[in-house]
Amino acid sequence: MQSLERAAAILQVVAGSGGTLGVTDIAAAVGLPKTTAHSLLRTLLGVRFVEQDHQGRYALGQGLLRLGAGHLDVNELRSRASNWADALASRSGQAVRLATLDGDRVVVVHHVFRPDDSVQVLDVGTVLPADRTALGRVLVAFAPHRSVRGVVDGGRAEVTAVRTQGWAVEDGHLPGTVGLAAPVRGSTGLVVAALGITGPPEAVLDGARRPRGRLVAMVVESAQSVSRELGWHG
Amino acid sequence: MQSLERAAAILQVVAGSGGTLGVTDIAAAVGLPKTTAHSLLRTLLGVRFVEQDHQGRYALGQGLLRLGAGHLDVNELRSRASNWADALASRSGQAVRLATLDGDRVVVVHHVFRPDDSVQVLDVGTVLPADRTALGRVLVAFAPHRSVRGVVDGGRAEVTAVRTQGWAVEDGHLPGTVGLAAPVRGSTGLVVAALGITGPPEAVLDGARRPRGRLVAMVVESAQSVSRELGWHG
DNA sequence: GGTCCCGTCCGACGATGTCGTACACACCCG
DNA sequence: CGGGTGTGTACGACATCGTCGGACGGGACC
Repeated sequence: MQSLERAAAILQVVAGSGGTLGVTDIAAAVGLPKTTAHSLLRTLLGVRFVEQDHQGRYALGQGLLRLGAGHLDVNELRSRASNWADALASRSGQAVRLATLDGDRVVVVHHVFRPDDSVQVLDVGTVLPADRTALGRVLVAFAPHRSVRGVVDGGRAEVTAVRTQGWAVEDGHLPGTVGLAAPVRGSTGLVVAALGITGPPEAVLDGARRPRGRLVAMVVESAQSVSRELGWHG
Repeated sequence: MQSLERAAAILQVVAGSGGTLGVTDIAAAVGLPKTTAHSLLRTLLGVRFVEQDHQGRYALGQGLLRLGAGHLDVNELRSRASNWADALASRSGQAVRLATLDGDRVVVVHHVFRPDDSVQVLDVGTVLPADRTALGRVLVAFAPHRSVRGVVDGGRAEVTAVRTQGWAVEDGHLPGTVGLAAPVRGSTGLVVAALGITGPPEAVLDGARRPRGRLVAMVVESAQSVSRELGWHG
């Protein structure tokens, strides 16, 4: 549809200007007659995708910016999580990762190395299997739409268990590694990330091969602290 | 304009869902026939204001979210351009660079060395003069607002020439080097980058000191291929 | 296998989007 | 102060494009 494509082009021009633009400049930029651009802008004004200053110049409108507001800025997430992630690494002695759900992919957005001299590789940007990592299990269990939950092999029972206990354990995604993760919530209470640790089984599990309660509490509390940084009141 | 208002309503519904929605649900929510909603969604998909999962359900797209974010993701740009840039370097035998406009600065974001044994220096991050490089001339000629175009010494005539012929030539910014560049367009048709080659005059120019048609075609076609990767239908 | 519901495609048709012309206004210059 | 220039906006003719019913393929369910 030509008019939608033209409107999108206009929005991109206005966004790219970083400030305000007049009708004449917008028309020139998108290659349209001034009156055509003005018609499009009038409707964009009506739906508040653009706003107009007192001189008649246009900028992006709150109606458009508000559409994207529900999509948390990953940099802000990392920024608010990093101190708690560092502290969790120190207290637990294990590597700490923060991951988000991108579509149905689990993506590491922050990684703090285990605080020792071992050789480690930075994981940021890595995509993790959703069903075999603690981070993935948390994100999928709390995902808002069922199509994502469907990818977990363990099915409904596991989702319920993770949601009920409020954390997930990872059983051997990498040989010699066990993981724990808990949900990080945004201001609305929706889960926007997962925070977790990974380490050798003898560090993370007790004699009965259950996760150490002390570590579970640390992970859950750290995730809740990050959540409070993001505006969650729970 | 009815179609823009309808599209805005659809975007508000999709944003409000916080996840994904099907065509039927979106149509019901905005009170339109399914096929009407689908037509609108197809165009919104084309300009990446929505994205579609493998089950055909729609969510807000990066194209919309990025409007608020204020910039094209340079890493995505490089990622999509790099294969074509490599191919262009191989075919043309010259160094290839990709640059974007950052305010009124022309910044190299990707560089493929000339495929020979000569010593070369990686240019990524380098700021180029807008008026004396082919990359700069392209970006400025297609810039959305005239304040950027004002920086070009050659003025209105040069801008018109570059826009008309669809590529620019560089005349001696560096001694012994000539460059060609063409615009790279995003999904809405706006120019988001420039792709170009540089090489010695005898390689780039013919006997009459005009750019070799073969190389111009290669550069223009490669830039168009990158544009199509970015969602441009031109 | 049958049913239901989904997303998508096709094409007829008329409603709406396109855009040239004109105007009011603001600013600048001699 | 008057003339020139360029802006944003309004109006309306017209043909292009947006609308949407019908149909279809595919997947899920019984």
